[in-house]
Amino acid sequence: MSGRAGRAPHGTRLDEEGRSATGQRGWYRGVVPAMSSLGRSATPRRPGDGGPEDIPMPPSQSPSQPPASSWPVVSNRPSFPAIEAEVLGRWRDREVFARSLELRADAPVWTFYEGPPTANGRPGTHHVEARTFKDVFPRYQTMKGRYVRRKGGWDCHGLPVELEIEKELGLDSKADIEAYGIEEFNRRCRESVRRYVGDWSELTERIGFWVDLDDAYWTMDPSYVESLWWGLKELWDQDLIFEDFRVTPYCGRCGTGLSDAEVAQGYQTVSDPSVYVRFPILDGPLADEGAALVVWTTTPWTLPSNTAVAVGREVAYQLVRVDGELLVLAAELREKVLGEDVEVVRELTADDLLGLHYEAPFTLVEVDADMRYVVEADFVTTSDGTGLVHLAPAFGADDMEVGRREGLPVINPVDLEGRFTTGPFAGDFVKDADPAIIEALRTSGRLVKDELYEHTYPFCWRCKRPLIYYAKPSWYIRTTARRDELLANNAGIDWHPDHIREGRFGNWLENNVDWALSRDRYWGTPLPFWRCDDCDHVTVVGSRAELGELAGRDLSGLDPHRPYVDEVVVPCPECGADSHRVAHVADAWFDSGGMPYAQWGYPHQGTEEFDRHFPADFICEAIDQTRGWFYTLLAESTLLFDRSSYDTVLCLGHIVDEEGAKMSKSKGNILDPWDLIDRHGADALRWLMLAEGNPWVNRRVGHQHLEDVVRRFLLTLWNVHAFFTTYAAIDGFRLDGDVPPVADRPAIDRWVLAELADAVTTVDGALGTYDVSTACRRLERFVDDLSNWYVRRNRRRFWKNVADDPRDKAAAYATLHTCLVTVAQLLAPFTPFLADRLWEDLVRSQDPDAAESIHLTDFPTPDASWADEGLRAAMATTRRVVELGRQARNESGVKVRQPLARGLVTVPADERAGLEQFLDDIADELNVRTVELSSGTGELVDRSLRPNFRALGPAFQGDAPAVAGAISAVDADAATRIADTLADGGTAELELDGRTVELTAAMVEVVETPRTGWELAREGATSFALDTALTRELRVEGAAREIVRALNDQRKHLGLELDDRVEVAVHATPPELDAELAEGGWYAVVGREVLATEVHRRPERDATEVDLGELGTVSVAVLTT
RNA sequence: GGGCCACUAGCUCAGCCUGGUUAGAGCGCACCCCUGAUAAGGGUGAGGUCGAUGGUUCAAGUCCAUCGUGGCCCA
Repeated sequence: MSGRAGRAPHGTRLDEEGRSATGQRGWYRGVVPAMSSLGRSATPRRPGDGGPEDIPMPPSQSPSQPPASSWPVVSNRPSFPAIEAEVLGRWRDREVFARSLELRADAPVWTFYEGPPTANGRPGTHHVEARTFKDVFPRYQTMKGRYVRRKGGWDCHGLPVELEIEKELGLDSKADIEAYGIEEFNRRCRESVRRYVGDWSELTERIGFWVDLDDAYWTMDPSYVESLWWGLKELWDQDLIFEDFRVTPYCGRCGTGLSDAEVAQGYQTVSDPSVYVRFPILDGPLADEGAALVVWTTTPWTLPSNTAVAVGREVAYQLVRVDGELLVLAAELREKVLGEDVEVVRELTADDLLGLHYEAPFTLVEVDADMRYVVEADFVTTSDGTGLVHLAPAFGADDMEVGRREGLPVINPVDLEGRFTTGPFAGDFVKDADPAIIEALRTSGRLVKDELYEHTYPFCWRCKRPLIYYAKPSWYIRTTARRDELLANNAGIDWHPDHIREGRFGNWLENNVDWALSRDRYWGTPLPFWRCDDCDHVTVVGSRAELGELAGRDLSGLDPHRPYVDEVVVPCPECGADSHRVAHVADAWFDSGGMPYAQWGYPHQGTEEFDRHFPADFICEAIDQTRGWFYTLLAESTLLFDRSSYDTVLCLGHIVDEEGAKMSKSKGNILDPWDLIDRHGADALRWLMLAEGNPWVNRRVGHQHLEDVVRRFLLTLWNVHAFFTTYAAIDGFRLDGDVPPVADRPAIDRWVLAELADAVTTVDGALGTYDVSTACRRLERFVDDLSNWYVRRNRRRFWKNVADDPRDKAAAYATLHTCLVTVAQLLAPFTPFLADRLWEDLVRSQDPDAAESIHLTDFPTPDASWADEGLRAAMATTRRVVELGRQARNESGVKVRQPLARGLVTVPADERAGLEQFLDDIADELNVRTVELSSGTGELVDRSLRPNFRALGPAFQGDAPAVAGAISAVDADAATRIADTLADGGTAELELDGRTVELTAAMVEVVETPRTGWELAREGATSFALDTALTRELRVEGAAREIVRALNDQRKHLGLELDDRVEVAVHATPPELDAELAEGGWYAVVGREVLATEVHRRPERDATEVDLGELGTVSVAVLTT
């Protein structure tokens, strides 16, 4: 006896008194309702002869059952967070993750790379998004039989870490840091990285992201740093590293460059001087005419450093005369700059100007190089200025880029404090020198005009002083030298979404610039470049061992960070003088881009692991990584290994709040992932991330969305599970019992298994191509089919008496069990907690030897013999007909409880055969005694024709609309004639404007419409006609149902247990009604339905009156004696 | 200023690659059913000029072009 089953044991175990042996309740067992209040029989069983006045009900008499099985109690009000906690406990106890790996130890490797999160703050909801997607595919591949090692990682270096420590220590500048001491500063950085790791680990576990954090790589580990050194040395040996100026936002007072994020904090709207300056032309005809370029700038202080003027290829220029003077500028800007009193001498193109030299506005610094001529640049526009752009490579990133391309010199008369070092302005902060410079231009006759210009300009967020863009020496990786390889390797990457390959990422690669590698900072991978104090020779070191060899001492225990590495001095191999390390550290992106090799310490160690796990089959991050990790991974592996380090990449969109707004602290709309998970569960959050919208489109997350997911999907599935488990426990269903083979099961069982097979195929295929949306939608549909059609249609099979048809009952249980278990397996990668709980309840409760977790099983494969497209189509038609039937019932206003006599169905001819087998289901579902299927030849239907454009278009081209019109217009007789002709396989002829056109069967759809005058609902060629005529007999049967319902209501109100036996009193008036109920045997039916030992046909005090309309009234009472 | 993405019912999203003539789902709303999955479940209905314009085509939500709005990335 099942001690665990909370629900009633099977009714067949009721004893003589109708009470179960355990004293548990289950009143509805043991009766097969001739007419359950829900189940409408297609061919109504006529109850036996009407009994005498009082009808004694025989006790149930069924054979006893085999011992109950151990199906667990399943609450129908589950707490998903609680279930997840319990599953997490099992995973821990049974070491499921580790065993899922062991299980596949010898299997083919499938590699996932974890893009290391910066553990520099608490994880947010968007991290749950990324980690969910990172989890789904490894779980899936593991179930598909691959070995998926999942090495975690932490990104440790970088400016954000430094800034946090600066804030903590109240440091304000690089000078402060150096005064504080790099050693202690870096020690604190190292410590801070570990500060949030606990939070991350906890959330990672809670959301079920299986990644090995114990085995994680840390980018600050010496072995990791050493690998990067190796990489840098490789690049150096390939001549891919060079030093050059780099223009960055710079604060002269603080003496430091600023990151983009810092710069973004400090923009202000200000009015700056804007000047238009003459640059007299020195070459060619324009020089002979004495023309000058008109050049515009809002930073007059950069004019002394001018080395070129840029023009735009697309811009139209003009030579104009103003007050007798010849000037050149963009046609579009002429009036804006010079006013209307201007004579246009002639049009010029960029080609007329390119290469022309001009006279510099200032010559503070003389350089012996070809410069100060006109060049082309694609950033020149005509939205401001003159279309002639002043270039000073020392003070602008664009300028520097053009300068590098043209081989222009860098003229920099400004020191690190932002002051002029030479000339009349020496000692002035450059911005403060603007007025003097403008005055000088005016004096020299170069100034065309000056004005104030309002724009946004960046200021230092610390000291509020204006930033300048400033060129400093910097180290670069010459990625442009390998641009073609980068593009070729990118072409081979499987991008999701696809457009990123050519679009955002491809364009970015096309415009590739050399990678600015170095940072003038402290907490990062020190560049392993030692420069000779005397001869400037650079020695690049690939490991600590190598460094030790050069330095002549054992450095194997050296912390390869600043300041320790800075202290190592090596002799210059060229001249023997001392070499010191350059002060820079590497861009932290170089760290993460190097993880494919550095995570193993390659090549100093871990070469085997590297070979085994390179490249990655799959990586996944948010879209903002295109120019971050996706790029650095590709760049490093292309340069070092000549191929991409990942084959497939999934780019995720961002997470936004319920209103679609970006989450930000200032808006106060940040959603704490813990809050979401604690309330709705991790599975719900995961499913929302995976199933809602496209992964790469911004997704909205909020409590409301999560509630929807739980109710619509998780709870629906859970209810089916609870339904199955409850009845399986009651019936003691055993998986190893006598179950008919699938082929012998009822059509509806074979239908749901055909749907299941299709779902397996679809989900498997979708996951194989990284398409979670399709997979999720298919699963949602299947769960809905299962719950709202299979279970709905088959409830009676589960609660009817086992003895009646044990094999049918076993078929139903086995079918539903298969569906639930398979769905659980399909869901395992998506909602790993719920899936495992289902496995525990449905499989392990029956078979203690089964796998200890669903995650240790193989992904389902569809049973080919289950596929049955015909059956699926037939059921689809059936359900469409049922919908029409409901529509007809709704419109007729006849309650579903009132049985009706007939319905008539028409469907397209090719759907008839399939539908036939389900006519009883339709009748039952709609509570109609018989449903007939029109044969297509009966007199009850009208025919008409509908054009099928798909076939008409190609055949008739331009005439197709006319032919279609003619087809629609044929009358019923002609339609019948044509339909018959086409049905015989021939072609039919149709008159059209005096011509005759030939129609094939594919061109027309024959539509039948019942000609009955019944309540009709139709959709396309499918229709359902409902005979709403009520006979006296039907009304009496309806009355019986009303009585049952009224009595059951009373049972419920009285708080009776489900298996309490009662006596009831029913008094129907007028007497004719009473007689008819008796003659029809309906009192016996009522008695069985409400589990009455006796039905007294007499009035009773406190009875409930039920109005039966024109039939009369009936009063009913439950007698609890 | 450039690149990319999105725009379909009141809201959230499918459908678009591969064009076919009443455009789907969930939520919400209205009405209703069920009361043996029950502090659940289910049905029916209303609701859409598919962002705008132009083009290609016998046929456009779907293909092409231009524009608009919003978002992301970059300047």
